[in-house]
Amino acid sequence: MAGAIADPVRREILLMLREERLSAGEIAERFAVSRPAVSRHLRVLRESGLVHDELVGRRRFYVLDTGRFTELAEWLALFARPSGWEHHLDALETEVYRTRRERRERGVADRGRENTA
Amino acid sequence: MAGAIADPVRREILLMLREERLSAGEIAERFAVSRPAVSRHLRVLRESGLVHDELVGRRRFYVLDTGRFTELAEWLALFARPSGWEHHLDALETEVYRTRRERRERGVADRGRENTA
DNA sequence: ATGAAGCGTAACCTGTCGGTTACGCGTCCG
DNA sequence: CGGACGCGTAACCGACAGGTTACGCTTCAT
Repeated sequence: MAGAIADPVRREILLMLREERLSAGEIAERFAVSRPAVSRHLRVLRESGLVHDELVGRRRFYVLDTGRFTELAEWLALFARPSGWEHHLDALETEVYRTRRERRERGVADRGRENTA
Repeated sequence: MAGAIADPVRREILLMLREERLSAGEIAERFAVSRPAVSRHLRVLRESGLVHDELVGRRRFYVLDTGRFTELAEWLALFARPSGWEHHLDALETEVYRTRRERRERGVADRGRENTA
């Protein structure tokens, strides 16, 4: 996963997906590089679990998966000093889990196969 | 900096340096790879500001620089939800700055000699 | 049914990365 | 002194990452 975040294009994609889910094309047109290149970046993000995709008709939307960020936070916490922020990062973790649960509840309904574009 | 953290050997080195400062040799002997290889990993870490070196006689000690971790934390905070942990990461930042100030006071003595070929 | 739209994949090329060995330079010790 | 020690750098090399173009498969629209 660390490798996935190392690339500036992929980091930018992750930032874009904070706001809303975006289709592969919508993402690609915001970069100077070719669409296939972006497509592969998306694959890397997908395989590292940082995003997942939702197929809608002939379009493929990408959605941020906040869960994996927890690991980064945990690693970061290893560098905390005793008096420091480990505690806060615990709270962070809890928050992320909550997020995940909420998403699940909000609808497994639209997990694939939506209709009409 | 993101690239510096992408490599597993470098991440391991950073973990090792949490406890205490270590000389290049001490670090190298804990890895299977050759000493020059480790030496270059150390250079990458140095140039990305994650560690700095302290020359003592013919030995070169490496020390963790916690300051740069703040950036990672800040980036991570960009993915926080409104209700979430941004607040906690602010606290984290404060903590890191304190660490930096302490180190500065403890001694800037041998800040020298970095990148001269 | 047919053409266009939206995406992923394959094949290919190039630059960068991580590893290795050989070497050079400053430092400690007898 | 002179040799051993500690460490960085240079030169070289195989592996891989990321970019490009060409292409194929679905899905929508007419």
